[in-house]
Amino acid sequence: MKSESAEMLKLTKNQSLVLDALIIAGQPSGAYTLLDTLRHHGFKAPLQVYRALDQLIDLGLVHRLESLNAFIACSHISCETLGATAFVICDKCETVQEICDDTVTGFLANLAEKTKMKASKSNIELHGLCNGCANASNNV
Amino acid sequence: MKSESAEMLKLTKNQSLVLDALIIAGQPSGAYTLLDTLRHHGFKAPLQVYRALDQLIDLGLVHRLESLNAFIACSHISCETLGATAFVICDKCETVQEICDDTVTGFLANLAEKTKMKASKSNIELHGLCNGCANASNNV
DNA sequence: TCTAATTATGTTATATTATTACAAATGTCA
DNA sequence: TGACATTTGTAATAATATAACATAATTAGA
Repeated sequence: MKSESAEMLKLTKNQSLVLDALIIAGQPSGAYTLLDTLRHHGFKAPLQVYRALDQLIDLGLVHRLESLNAFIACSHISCETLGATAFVICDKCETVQEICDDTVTGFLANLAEKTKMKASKSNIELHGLCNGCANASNNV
Repeated sequence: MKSESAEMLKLTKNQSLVLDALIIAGQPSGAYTLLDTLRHHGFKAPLQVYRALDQLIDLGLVHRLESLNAFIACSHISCETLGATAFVICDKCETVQEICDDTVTGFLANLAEKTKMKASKSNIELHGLCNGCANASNNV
């Protein structure tokens, strides 16, 4: 059976395995969780996961959520926008919304200009409760 | 009953030591770097640093830079703005600019509204080269 | 095709960052 | 004082990430 994610892209075997695992997870996953998930595919060492993740991140197919030490598959076809993405994370159900629009790029451009920075990478994360989880909490 | 106002704050010994070390460092410092710095004050275990940091962060006197696993003293008197702060980090000289203005709070408010989130915490970090370091690189 | 260079992978060990668990000391206030 | 909460000390360990080195697979060029 052919990997759905490696079909169009020249991903290596390990990269495809890691990306598929992340897509199936559908939520932020730690490197060691991925390692356990992939043990039955022959993965034995953290480096196999970390190397694949590094490459997938470079390709814009995976993002790292710094505040969670976790990784998530890009929800866009391929996020080539230089990391100008905002992640909105529900701390209860762990769903992540990936926002990548003009307000984000505009905000970052303004921030870079204001601070006279030549920006290379950004990391925007907003934590809280999503609509569903906030309502559920109110009903307790 | 203690007042929680910033002027009335009384830090414990370890909290003061960690905060002073961070202020003197003037740049992002890791927990274990702080531990080494404070060994001659009797610090022996990571927990002494982490506990003080947790409390200082709650008080808004210290911020955590997620993408660096490092900590920095708040550059404002006391940052009570619920963490609505953007950190602009030069990857060469390690200086950090701490931006905490209407564009940041507005952006986050807009992001929360757009994603129907009840926000609790944010983390904005922009990496790159500051003006000085970018110019220095050009002259090499 | 062959060979050299590059890239990807495997494996062990170790480094770095952070927390758990429990005990002792200190401060607060009736 | 005595009871209680807070702070601190300490050892052990968990969780995250990288270094160093070896081998296999792939690619590029003569």
